[in-house]
Amino acid sequence: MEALVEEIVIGIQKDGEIFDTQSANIQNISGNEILFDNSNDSLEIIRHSTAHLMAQAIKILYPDAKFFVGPVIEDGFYYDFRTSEKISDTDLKIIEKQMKALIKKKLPIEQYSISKKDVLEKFADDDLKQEVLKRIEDGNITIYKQGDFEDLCQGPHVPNTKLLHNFKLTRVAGAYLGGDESKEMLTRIYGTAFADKETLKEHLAMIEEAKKRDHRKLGGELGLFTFDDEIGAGLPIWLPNGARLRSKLEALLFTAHRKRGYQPVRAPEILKSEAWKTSGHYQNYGENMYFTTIDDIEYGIKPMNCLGHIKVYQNELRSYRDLPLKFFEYGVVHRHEKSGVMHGLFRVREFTQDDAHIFCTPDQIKENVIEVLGFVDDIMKSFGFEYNLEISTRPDKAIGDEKVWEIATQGLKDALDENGISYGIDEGGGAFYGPKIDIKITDALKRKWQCGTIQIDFNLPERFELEYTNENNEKSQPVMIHRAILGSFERFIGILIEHVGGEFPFFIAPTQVIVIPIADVHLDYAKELASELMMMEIDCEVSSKNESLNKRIRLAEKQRVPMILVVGDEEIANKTVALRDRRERKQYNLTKAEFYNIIKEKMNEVHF
RNA sequence: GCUCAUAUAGCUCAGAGGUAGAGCACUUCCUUGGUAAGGAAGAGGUCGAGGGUUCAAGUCCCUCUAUGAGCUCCA
Repeated sequence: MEALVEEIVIGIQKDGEIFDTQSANIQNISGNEILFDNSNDSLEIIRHSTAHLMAQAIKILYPDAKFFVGPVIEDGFYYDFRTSEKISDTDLKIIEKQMKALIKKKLPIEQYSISKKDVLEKFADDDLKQEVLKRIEDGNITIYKQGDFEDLCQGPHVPNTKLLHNFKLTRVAGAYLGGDESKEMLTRIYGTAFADKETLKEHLAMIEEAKKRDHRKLGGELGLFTFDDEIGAGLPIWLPNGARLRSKLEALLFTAHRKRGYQPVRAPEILKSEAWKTSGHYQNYGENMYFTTIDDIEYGIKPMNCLGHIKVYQNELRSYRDLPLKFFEYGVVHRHEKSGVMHGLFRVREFTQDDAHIFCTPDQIKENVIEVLGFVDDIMKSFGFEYNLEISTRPDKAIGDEKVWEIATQGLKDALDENGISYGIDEGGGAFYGPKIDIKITDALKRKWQCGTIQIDFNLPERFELEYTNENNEKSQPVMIHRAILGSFERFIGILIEHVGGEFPFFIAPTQVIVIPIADVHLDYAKELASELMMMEIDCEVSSKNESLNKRIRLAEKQRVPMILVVGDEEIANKTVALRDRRERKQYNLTKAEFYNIIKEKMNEVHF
């Protein structure tokens, strides 16, 4: 990073804690200096101060504004507040202008502390401050003051508003007080700030890049999928290009499962409600399920695939020699998500899971979890995804014995620990029937998405009284491992679209090759190439529209077809192709045989 | 589910109470081109749905549906 004009100390770092210069001076703290730059510690201070600066500006523009909290978040900050006036996106510019004016005033940011009792009195007429104070322990409370503006705050802050030039208010939204759905909704303004203009610009450019890659936009442009008001929210319609892409993924994954000893199975979409009562879904997940009643019998449309696979297990008497049994299905599930949460393919009401259930003995859990993690790794590598793992423990709304939960959770941790795999922990984030390992993908823009999941379940085997005969000819209860690797085709493909910006790798691109004959007389040769490619199971199109050559190349490029073949007199005479490789941004003249070899190699590169 | 916003041609968007518009896409014709937009003509809309205000509503009001930004919740 470019050196900043001058080195300014804005804080002290001691024992992992950040103190601003105000606190450090008062409390006489010494430690590592935090310089005014784009380090995490420094940005924490800058952003926190920018949030306060925004509050100060809001207070000037909207004198009745009352403020709740204004924390620093991953890539910026926000402040929650209440005013009688409605604030819209266009008002952000006005607030920014006011902030700039305050920066010009070069206001010192000062700190003092008073007792909680005094603060309660000081802000007696401010109900939001009272809410904040409820959440703060007794004792002395610090107040920061800049100009006429005062806010109770732990800090840290920069010493002067003049340091806060490089910020941007990004959006205005609503947020519940304290994140509690039952409480009032406050106005929230998000913004971001950096130490210098260039880094701010880069950050804003990245947001723009993310918008360009938005899978909802690309999904339309590339003819992958659509939604329709008349069909319903959260119910994706796969268009030909999207369906081709998806079917390739399904085919590759099918083989990958077979190689690993999984058996394909298939069970109904609707199951009697009695079955969901046995499983506990009716009681615990019913609010998210769709139901239908026919001939006085209520059926539940499946939100998960477990029950079908349990019935497959129960179809025969099982021996310990059979275990582990692995059943998999591309299971279509329906979940009634709340109306406000649908988001392109990332969050839908009907989706297909690459779901499998492994039935095994308790002491086979570890090896099977490890094997699934290997499967995950193979797939993620093939698509160039980085990912990390997170263990989710028992939630409040859980069924089953607490001790059993403990054993299962420990089993997951052991599997990871013994193989030296690092992971995070999400306390209370488990499914209602068992703890899980979530697989979170990091995409090209460093965003994280939850996809695959591995869940241990002692509960359903108990409820359905599953059994196998052990080596002593006694009945034992198997364990179920629920697992999905992509999670759902919908979400995974949505993420893949954004990860590659619509430029799918050759092996999965909906249209892999497009042949462009220069003139009508070259059409037969183009068709001959296309049919040969189709025989090789390559999705191929001939661009025979009555448009100029340039136009047809442009269209193929815009559709992000990986390989464009231009053929004319020369190619016909020599039995060659002129290949324009969009992924490598290069052009080649190749014989047909050479080209087909390249294609075969590319297809052979993929294996998971 | 909640808050705010949005909904006009297949797509992207103009149209601030008085006869529905543009570009791209589509159809037809001309053009037969060597690596990112050749030319001309044509067709296409109960202005998301329903109700209300008004002499008159795409435009103002209400309800619903869908979408977007968030909150809360999840693959």
